[in-house]
Amino acid sequence: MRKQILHVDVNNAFLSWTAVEMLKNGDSIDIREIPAIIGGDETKRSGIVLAKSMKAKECGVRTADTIYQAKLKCPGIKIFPSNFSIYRKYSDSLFKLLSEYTDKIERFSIDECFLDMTEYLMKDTLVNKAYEINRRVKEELGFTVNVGVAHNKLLAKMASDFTKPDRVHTLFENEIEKKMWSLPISELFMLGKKTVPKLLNMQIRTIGDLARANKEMLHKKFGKHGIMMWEYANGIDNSEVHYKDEKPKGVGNSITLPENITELEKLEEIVLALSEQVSFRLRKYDLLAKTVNVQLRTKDFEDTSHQKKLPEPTSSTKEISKIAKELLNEMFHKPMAIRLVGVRVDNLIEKEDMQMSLFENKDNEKQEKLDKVIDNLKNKYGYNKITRAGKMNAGDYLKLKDIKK
DNA sequence: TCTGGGGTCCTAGGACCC
DNA sequence: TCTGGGGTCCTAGGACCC
Repeated sequence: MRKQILHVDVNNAFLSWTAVEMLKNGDSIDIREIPAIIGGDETKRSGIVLAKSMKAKECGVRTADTIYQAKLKCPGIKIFPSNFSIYRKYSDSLFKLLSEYTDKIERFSIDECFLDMTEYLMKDTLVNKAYEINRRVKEELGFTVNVGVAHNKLLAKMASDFTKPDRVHTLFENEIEKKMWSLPISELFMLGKKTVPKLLNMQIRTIGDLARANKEMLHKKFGKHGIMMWEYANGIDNSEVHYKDEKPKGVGNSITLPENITELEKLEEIVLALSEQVSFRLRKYDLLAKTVNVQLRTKDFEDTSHQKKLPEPTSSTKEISKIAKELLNEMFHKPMAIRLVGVRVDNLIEKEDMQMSLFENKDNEKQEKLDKVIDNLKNKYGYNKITRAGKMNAGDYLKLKDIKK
């Protein structure tokens, strides 16, 4: 049976949500109506545009521009800081509304959902449902969405990306040629800034050119990615809407430092603080990690990473920070000037699957109890209020950051 | 003037084993 | 003494997404 898929995409999500929140708090200006952006903090060297209003877009401001560029393009532009707890709140409210339509709903990102409506249409049509969702979100939640209507996820996502804001678009098989093939290849999902120039070199300029290109040739040149881009260009996508609550495959935190750091001792403290954050999040999911990874970015934007497989899966702060510190020592050498430090864990498994062997070791049991006590305090009094001795300095770097915990 | 943070997936090469 | 493939695991790095 043919799938009935909707893709719901919030228009200028971070900016719209900030606008709604400001209006709710009695602010008289709707920042969606003026040149405005949501941006990072230049003084913390994270000054890029995360979201923009239509008026800012008209000035040529693009997502991921530096704040400096945005100001040049649009003098007098208003800049507002990001606030992920607000975004989470509005994202949840959207998800709740959409859940009235189907259980088969996938949260693709903080501002995008896929809905599999195949078994939930009864007498109504998919397009009618799309318009209803579009209207209800606007009326009940105060922000606008684009809704893409199609028979698979890829086409629904491409459709929701057509003209914005506040629109419903269909992209059925018989519309692919008319609506999608004339678009430049850069518009195709999963074609980014490295692949596009290569295709242009091959005289492949539009999605239609790509659809008509030789599949085997693309396979030889781009591997699996080549097959995928050919299928996408032809509107082929058999993937399912992943509606079950899935746990993450990796957990990581990273930070761009307020200034470059050249001393190993300072980096060690930051790695420790990041390890603590990562393992805290890992334990919240009841997962254990088999791999620890440390990433460094130099002042010249050169990235390196080292990783290490653990003898036993763990979520212990002590274990993870120990390995992370070793990895840092492996990678760091003078005279490096470090701009960004990251710690992440991968190859995650369910804690309950390991319960037995975990408790054969008394030391593990002791560590787990200690972590639990600290986690409970952090949950009760706030993450930053509780610090382990010896990493107060590193904590200062992280404390101010509005990052996911 | 600079250039975020959190993810997923893929590839290539080396080590090691049969 | 020199020569194979195939398979698996691990690591570093890259591409892409929002």
